Amino acid sequence: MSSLASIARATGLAVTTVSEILRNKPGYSETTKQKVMEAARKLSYRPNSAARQLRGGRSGLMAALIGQNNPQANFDRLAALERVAYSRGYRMMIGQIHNSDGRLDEYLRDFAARGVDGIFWLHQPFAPRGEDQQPGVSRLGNIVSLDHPVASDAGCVRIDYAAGIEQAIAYLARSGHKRIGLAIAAAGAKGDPLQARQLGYKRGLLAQQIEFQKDRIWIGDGAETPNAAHLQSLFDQLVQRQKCDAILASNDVWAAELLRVLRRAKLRVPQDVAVVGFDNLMFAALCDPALTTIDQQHDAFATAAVNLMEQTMTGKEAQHREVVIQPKVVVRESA
Amino acid sequence: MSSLASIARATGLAVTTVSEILRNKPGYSETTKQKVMEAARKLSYRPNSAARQLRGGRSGLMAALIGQNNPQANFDRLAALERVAYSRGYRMMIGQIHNSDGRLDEYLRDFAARGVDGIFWLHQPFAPRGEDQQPGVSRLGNIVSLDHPVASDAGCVRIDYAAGIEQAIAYLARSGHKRIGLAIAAAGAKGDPLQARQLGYKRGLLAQQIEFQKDRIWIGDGAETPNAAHLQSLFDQLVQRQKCDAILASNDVWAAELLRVLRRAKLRVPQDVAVVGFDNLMFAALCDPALTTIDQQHDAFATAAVNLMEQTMTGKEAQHREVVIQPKVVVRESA
DNA sequence: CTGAAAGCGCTTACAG
DNA sequence: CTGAAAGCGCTTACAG
Repeated sequence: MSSLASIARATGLAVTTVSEILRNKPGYSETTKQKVMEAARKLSYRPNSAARQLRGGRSGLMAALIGQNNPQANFDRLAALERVAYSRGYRMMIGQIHNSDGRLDEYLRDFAARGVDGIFWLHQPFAPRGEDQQPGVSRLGNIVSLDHPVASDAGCVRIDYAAGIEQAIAYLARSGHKRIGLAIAAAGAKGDPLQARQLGYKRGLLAQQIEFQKDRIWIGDGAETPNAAHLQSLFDQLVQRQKCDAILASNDVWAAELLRVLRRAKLRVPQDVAVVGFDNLMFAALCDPALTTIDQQHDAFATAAVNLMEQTMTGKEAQHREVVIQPKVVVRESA
Repeated sequence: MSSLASIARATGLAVTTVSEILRNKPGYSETTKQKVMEAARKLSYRPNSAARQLRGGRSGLMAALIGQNNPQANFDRLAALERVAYSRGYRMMIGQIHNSDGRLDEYLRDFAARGVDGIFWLHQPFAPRGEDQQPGVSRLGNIVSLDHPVASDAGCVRIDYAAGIEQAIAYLARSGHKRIGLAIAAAGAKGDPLQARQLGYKRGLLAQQIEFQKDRIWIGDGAETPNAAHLQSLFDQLVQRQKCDAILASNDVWAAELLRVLRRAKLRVPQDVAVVGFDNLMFAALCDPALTTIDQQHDAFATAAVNLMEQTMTGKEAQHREVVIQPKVVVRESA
């Protein structure tokens, strides 16, 4: 790898001159510029990012911290984020949370030591409760997080899960469904995606003037993926007893499992029971019937997150530190 | 962030002493060690990786270059790789190939400038044809690639796709299938995964003493994902005309689509036609019937790849620069 | 056992 | 317009 010094040597100029010309600092003669550019190309010069970092500059590296739950959706989001970050000149490091949350701190310090310019905190299960409980977080650099602000001065992009459910209910009501059920993997903690589902469910029914019935919400025991017992219980409650004609599932995985159960029970989807998923994973289109689901709009998320990160990095006004993304119903065959 | 100097100041020792103790160099008194360790902890010291890199040491950063095709399988593989790399103390950067192959070089140079210790080249569609056609590749650091060696001195982990198909045919034959079809998205270039499928198909039939019939291979036009016309053509050829009682699909996505087609045709799976996928993506278990498929063994791949990388980095004997991974049939309901 | 010093490649005052 | 020099934080001979 060539260095500034090698270009200086080749051109007979000083290192300073070369450095400033390569960073487009004005005030140099065309001839000098030409010479430098030429030499840089010939030596296929690339600034050494370690040296730049050491000097105190930007590394151009960002890190994304993702959880283990729902890996598919996480990676879809990560892919979108990387795409946008790349287009803005950043590279992305991955941090998968491998086991306990104890390593979160480990990750953050590691990222900091590596001089990343910013951290995208996409680890949902962990819901920081403000700076006090998260000592050091705000000191660990520029953070943009998903759903929950990590610190008061950190950016945050929220997905409006509730709005997604409301939209889906509006859609179901339009096609004549009145007995709409909700099935979620867990009750969810305050402000988390699963609780937002319930909120959206209530709001959605209200907006459609459908009476809310508590028993039309089935709540799992927290298992991320349903087993036979979960599915049986869900089916008994929502289909057998409540006679639901439509069910909003926790996510696409639950929805796909539900499709299987309904088929075994000789019920037609969507004629007897309509099913709506969440996440719009790749396989939603491959289900039979193809899954109608709620798309999280990862691209919009990614763009907002990177914008927010750049604002944070340049220390812009801390006014628009929160952006809300609206999910969108994707209609296929199951509802 | 604290530095060696700050620890030296705090303990009254020299920077050298602190540096060497923290890297476990022997020959220091217990008391001195204690003091240094204590101070390091108190100041929550982390070596600055930019400085280390600049000095010429390892960065502890690796990069993975992945393609755009079959993103699901790519990310599954990436996740496994990151897991293993993390457990060995490395962090992973992502490089998604965003559009043209023209950027490959760009990526490699960028990685090199960032001082990554190694590059995992997982971009399948690009099949390097030796060092001549890939000028500079071997000079760009330690590379371990998937399926195709990138340079003569670079490590390579091959997935034995053919063996996977052979295994599946053996399994199908055991359950009485004789009219086995193969459906692939494209003919494939020399040595690529799709050509390997055909090779494995022929070998598998031979091993089971089933006569090879050319018309039982359906070959698509290269489209990664099937559309209605592809599926119709596939169905006509393999099911209608050839009366296949089992079909090996290009991958799980094709298999899932095929399940839909078969159901519409009122054919039972696996009784009338058995279906075998490839990749064992997460949704394979969610298909109805659940997909029997061929698992690529990402964990074994990841372990082998990281081992190879470490060998390459330490310049060990260039003898075992190639490792072959055997895929494995995962039996569910569709076959 | 311990310490002073060079140098990795850059950027940025500062002096000419 | 151009150049000599300091310093980011580390590791590694080298001298004591």
